[in-house]
Amino acid sequence: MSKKTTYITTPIYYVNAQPHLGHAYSTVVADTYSRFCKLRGDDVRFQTGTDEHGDKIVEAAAKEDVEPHQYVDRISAMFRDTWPPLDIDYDRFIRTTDEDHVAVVKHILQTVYEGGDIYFDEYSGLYCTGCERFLIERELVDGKCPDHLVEPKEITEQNYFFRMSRYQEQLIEHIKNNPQFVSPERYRNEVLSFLSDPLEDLCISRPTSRLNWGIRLPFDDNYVTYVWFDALINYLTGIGYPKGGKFEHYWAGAEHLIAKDILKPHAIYWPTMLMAAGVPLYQKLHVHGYWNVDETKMSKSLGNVIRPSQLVEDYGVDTFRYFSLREMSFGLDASFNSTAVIARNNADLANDLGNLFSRSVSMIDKYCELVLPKPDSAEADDHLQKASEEMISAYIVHMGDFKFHLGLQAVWEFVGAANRYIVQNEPWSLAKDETMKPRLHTVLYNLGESLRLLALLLKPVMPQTAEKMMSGLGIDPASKIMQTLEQGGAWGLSIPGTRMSRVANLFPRIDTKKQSDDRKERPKKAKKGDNSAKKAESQISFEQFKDIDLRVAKIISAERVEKSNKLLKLTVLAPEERTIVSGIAGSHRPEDLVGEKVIIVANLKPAKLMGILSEGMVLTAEFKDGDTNERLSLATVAAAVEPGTKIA
RNA sequence: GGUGAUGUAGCUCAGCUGGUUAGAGCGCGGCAUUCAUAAUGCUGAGGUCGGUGGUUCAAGUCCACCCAUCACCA
Repeated sequence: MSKKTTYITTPIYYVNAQPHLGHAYSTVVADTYSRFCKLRGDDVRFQTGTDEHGDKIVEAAAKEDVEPHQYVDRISAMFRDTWPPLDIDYDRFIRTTDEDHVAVVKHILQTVYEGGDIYFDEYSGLYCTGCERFLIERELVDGKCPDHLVEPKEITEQNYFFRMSRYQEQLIEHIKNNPQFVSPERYRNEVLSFLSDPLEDLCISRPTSRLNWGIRLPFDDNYVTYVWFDALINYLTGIGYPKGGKFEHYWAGAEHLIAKDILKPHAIYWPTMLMAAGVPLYQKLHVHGYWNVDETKMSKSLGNVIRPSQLVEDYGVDTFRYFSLREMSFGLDASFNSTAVIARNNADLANDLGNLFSRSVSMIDKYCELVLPKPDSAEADDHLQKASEEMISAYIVHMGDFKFHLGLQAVWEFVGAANRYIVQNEPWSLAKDETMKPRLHTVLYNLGESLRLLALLLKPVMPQTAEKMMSGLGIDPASKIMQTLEQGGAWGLSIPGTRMSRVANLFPRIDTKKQSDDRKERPKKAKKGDNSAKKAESQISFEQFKDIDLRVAKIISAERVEKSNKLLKLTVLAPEERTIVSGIAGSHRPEDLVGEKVIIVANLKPAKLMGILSEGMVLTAEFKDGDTNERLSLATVAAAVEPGTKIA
């Protein structure tokens, strides 16, 4: 009964943007780890959710002309709906607007306040009334706010501060004594290097006069708590802090997973908060890198946002999950593009694994009427069994260490061994010789057993594929040998005589035509005289067309760009908010544009025009007005069409 | 501007505390094979390890400077 507990969390995602690849990656990793831990026999709890307070939310809601609570309900639901198609099996989806969370935040604030680690202080800074926030010196352009072009006012504000500095030494000690506390190591070093400078105290409140959308401080009704102090506590709320039997049980095995952009809050604010609140620190913080999409960084404000639903549609869940875990060395950045996904799908999944499965089942069908044969006990094939054992031990170490790419590499080494085993033994030759039957049966049994072990180990990574494999092997997914590594992770547990069945190919190959098209598209270092690429220019393939993300965008504000007589700065919803600079000032007055629904190219590489970052382009048609005046007509759509609708 | 990281085969990357002919996967060429999703197996070609200078009997691996990219901080 002394099961190890594991409590794995994703960050709670801020609802000022829709779910994208980065969110999907974090969540898939956490889900895989959670399933892996179950396979390992742990008592696991897995939590994800949404972060819903703060001024950015108020702004976003105002732009859509809805109340903050309506806005967060909508976006939070989008996140919740994103996970089932990705086979994310969480135990709780927490929202910072949940009642129990609000209560826990207040409880912690009160505790820390009473402990003397929250103090009231005033500070002054440069405040821009337009932005409704303090600006830092370096944000100013010619002493003015770049957005509102006014000089910010020096004002004094009073706020509550968390005495983070008090715990600095204690935290440094902890990190030094617990090498696993932050990993991979590069991030641990980054934290330590940050801690080598004195920590400043953390401002944790906002006056309600400035921000009302938040949790009231229990000891001062004129303030709400701000950002991190609210958000981080979700990890406690979700398992029943402060009372409830589950809290201590799961908290003892707490591991957080984050992307590198929120390292500081999780590695510094959060542990010091826990110290101040008298709660033991979490066990581990796992930090991952970014996906670069087509050479640019994933960013919610840029046009290259990839929707998780699109990924499932394009490649299938399991291919996406496998790719995410296999392609990225955990902790480092990696590139995401369709060529790479397709390559992984075709090489690793279709050719290696899918084909191994297909050819093995097919031979058992052909030579043994689809019944798993009994191996000849005199025939041992040590090396295949040994390879499986090596796979399992490497898998356990690496998966447990968040080195998923290495774990999967170990699995595929075994897939290769099994494919080699077939070639070496040539079951089709054995089948021709009646005296070789025992040998044939041994070989086929060993293949069946190899596939069973593969299904077991792939359950955390590709749940659906594992199910399909079990179904083909005739194994009940609920059977003991498929639940944990302890029960099923040994060679020889498949039962001879098991009736198998033919199932569809695990992974159809994805047509590689697109890959070759891509190559033609970028003849980067094409030699002179090589004009093969030119010929294709006049026509484009459907795939090329598909790469262009055309969408409906609603213009919510428009203004002239200073010192330019052609450019307008547009703010549009598509459906996320973005800025587009467009050369239509000659034909359109800004005030006429607000409310218009236009067509934009949403995945155009962002470019700076007159110092403004333009994230897309508005489509227009050119025509002549009278004799010579060139005019532009906007490509618009019917008013009923929702912003963000794709055009194809 | 400061700090740190990265720069290795066409592509994506391994190479720990310096030590024989620098590795893997994909892609590409050749051969074998037919059980299989034209899949698999074997095999081959491809690298002055960002540049320059230095330490050393010996450097992709250490040091200095430079270039490029990136991250964090100001």
